[in-house]
Amino acid sequence: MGVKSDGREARRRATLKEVASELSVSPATVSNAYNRPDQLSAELRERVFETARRMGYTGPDPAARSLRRRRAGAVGVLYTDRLSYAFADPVSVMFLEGIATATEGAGLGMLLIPGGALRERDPEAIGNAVVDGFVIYCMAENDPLATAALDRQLPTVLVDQPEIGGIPSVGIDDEGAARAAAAHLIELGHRHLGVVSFELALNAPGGIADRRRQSEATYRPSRSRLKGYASAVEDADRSWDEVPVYECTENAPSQGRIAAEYLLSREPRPTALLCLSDQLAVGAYEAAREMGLSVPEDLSVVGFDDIPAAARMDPPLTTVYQPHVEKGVRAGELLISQLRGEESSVSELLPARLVVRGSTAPPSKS
Amino acid sequence: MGVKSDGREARRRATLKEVASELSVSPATVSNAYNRPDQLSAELRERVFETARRMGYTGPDPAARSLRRRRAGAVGVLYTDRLSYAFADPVSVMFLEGIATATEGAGLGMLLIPGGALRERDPEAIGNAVVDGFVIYCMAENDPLATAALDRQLPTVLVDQPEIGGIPSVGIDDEGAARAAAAHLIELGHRHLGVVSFELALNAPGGIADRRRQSEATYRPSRSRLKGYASAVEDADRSWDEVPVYECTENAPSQGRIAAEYLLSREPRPTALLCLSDQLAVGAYEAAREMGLSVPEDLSVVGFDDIPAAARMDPPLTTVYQPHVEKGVRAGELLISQLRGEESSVSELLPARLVVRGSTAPPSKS
DNA sequence: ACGTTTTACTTAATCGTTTCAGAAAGAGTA
DNA sequence: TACTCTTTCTGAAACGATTAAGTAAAACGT
Repeated sequence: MGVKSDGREARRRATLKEVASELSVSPATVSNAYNRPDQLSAELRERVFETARRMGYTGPDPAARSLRRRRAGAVGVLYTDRLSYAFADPVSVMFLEGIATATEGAGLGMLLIPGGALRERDPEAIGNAVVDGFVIYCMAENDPLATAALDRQLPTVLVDQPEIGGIPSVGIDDEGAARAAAAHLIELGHRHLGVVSFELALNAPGGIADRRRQSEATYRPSRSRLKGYASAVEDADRSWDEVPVYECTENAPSQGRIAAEYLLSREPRPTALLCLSDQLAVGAYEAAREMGLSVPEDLSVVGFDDIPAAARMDPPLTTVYQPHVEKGVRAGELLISQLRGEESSVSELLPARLVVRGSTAPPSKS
Repeated sequence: MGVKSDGREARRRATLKEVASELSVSPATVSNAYNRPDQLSAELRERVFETARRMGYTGPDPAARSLRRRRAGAVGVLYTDRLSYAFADPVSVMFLEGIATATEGAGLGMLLIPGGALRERDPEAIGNAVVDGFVIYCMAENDPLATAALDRQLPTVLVDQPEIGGIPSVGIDDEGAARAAAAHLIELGHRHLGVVSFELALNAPGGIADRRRQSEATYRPSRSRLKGYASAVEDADRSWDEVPVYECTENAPSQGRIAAEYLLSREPRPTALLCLSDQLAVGAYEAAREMGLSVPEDLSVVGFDDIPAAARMDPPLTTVYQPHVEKGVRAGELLISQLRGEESSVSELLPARLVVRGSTAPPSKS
């Protein structure tokens, strides 16, 4: 209360050593005042703090401390897209929430590392990150950022990615879940399907993705989900090649709408749309409404993710549930247990399941 | 491609100096290989990298680098609640999105610092944060975390808080906006209002908050909004003391519902509810439905924040718009300009305005 | 052939802590 | 008194880099 100096001095911040010499004690003692109160008398400790305050010493420098202690007290989180997109997508927000829950419990900070945009300087950002480990969330396998993080050789957890060299990972059975979704439509009697996909690889061109592009997809969830759809179709003795897959440039309702508009204006018109995310399904609803088609009478729509909004859509969206928050929690826990030196289980598959709601029905006989 | 060693060696990571001596060059040269390619021959640089790879050197240690360079390449973000809550609330997510946009553009990481839960160890987390500055988001003024951050004396930006000692801040005119909201209801003819408030101070007890507690509120937005409501009421020559203010323990729909149920079962029953956030308004809708009251015929509801979901509610929610994302962007920009050494403008008020939608109407004559 | 730039490195001084292994002095014990 | 503990503090070596200033040799211009 009532700081005397006006702070205008702008002189270099005092250091621990200076505080020590001001008090004519050893630096070790000052350090102990902050880190091990039991190592010095309460009286001296108080004097240390007071002198520190007077000299404008704000406590041990975190960088120096991290260097010396060899730990950072934070984990790095890598996200495919630009960070700002991550917050716009409910799915990644829930995932981050999960990580936060875990790291918070361990007193660790979460360092979100800028992705996307300027591909150039990115690896540098990774190299500069003062962290004890990484969570890599849904990066394309060959993403330079992911590579840079892996190169740091820190404890790491992969999410929604195939294991790489024994690095623990968490994910869901995308393929199985997608198969269930497609099988559900086929069972209802749909013969003309369409797929609204998000990016299959970096810099998606947008538009119909042929089989080759599908199998070359670098994003594992995309690839697996398409594979799941395909196998359900083929299990029903139908050809996957007849099912158009539209690749959006971005995972957002606006893109889903464009995709759906395109697919619905093809002949034969699909009676059902499989969307790789609920965000895209929202766009599909919009397109349907725009074209005067009603869901589910004229068009069935299936999403993926089961974001909270899905159940509140009109009609409620049939989709694939997956535990996003839990996924983050597990990723965090796996990383933390590695930090503790426990070599942990290598791979974890969380449950996912089809949730049938009001957006799917048998096709009308027209 | 084809790493030979199986990584099991677990021997101490090589250092820059070791790489240097392996190559019989000076450490400076190895450092330059990473930081200033133009300072050595391309050929030697290549050899440095190759040797580094062979020796398992993964590049300059970020902590050491931060220490020497005296910058961290990241900004710290402090949030009132537990981090995991931040992600559950659309308002803070949008705000974080804004910060991300700004920091990302500057190539800075965002370090989210664990708040809430274990009040004990928190200040330590702050002291350990390797960051160049802080954004303090809506902390109570006396929050120990905020204090700890301020104590670091780094460039800082305050959000939704009154300025403290010339520290730049960004916010909105909460009081004015709240006044407009209340005035709107009064103009419509409502005479019995109720207020659903979120926490006024740390560890909210829940329940009716008397005038004293209202004015002692440590969260500035809460205090200002209540003040705004009060002044509109008093401008209409009515007594603010007659308006019950229910303080929720948490800013979540479930709590808003409890509050609204309580308020609506009092006599005289309020014909309109002023909610300090849209999240709480969602709860108010639920309570109304539960009690067989329809909005806006039997009950008018006004929110605060204008989250995207507000416009999609049924009926669409009358609320106060404020630019959450923009707020984050400006906070980020203000911080970044401080980091650049530009002593920036001291305080910034972003626009907010009442958005009248379908949830407000004149009271029925009953 | 001589002075000047350039290129390619090196030297050595930090950056600000933490922590291990004592040491001096007082307290307790036999 | 001689001894072992405690308590309280000190010395000094890391931790792993960056960078300003300097040097020796090569390249250049005339």
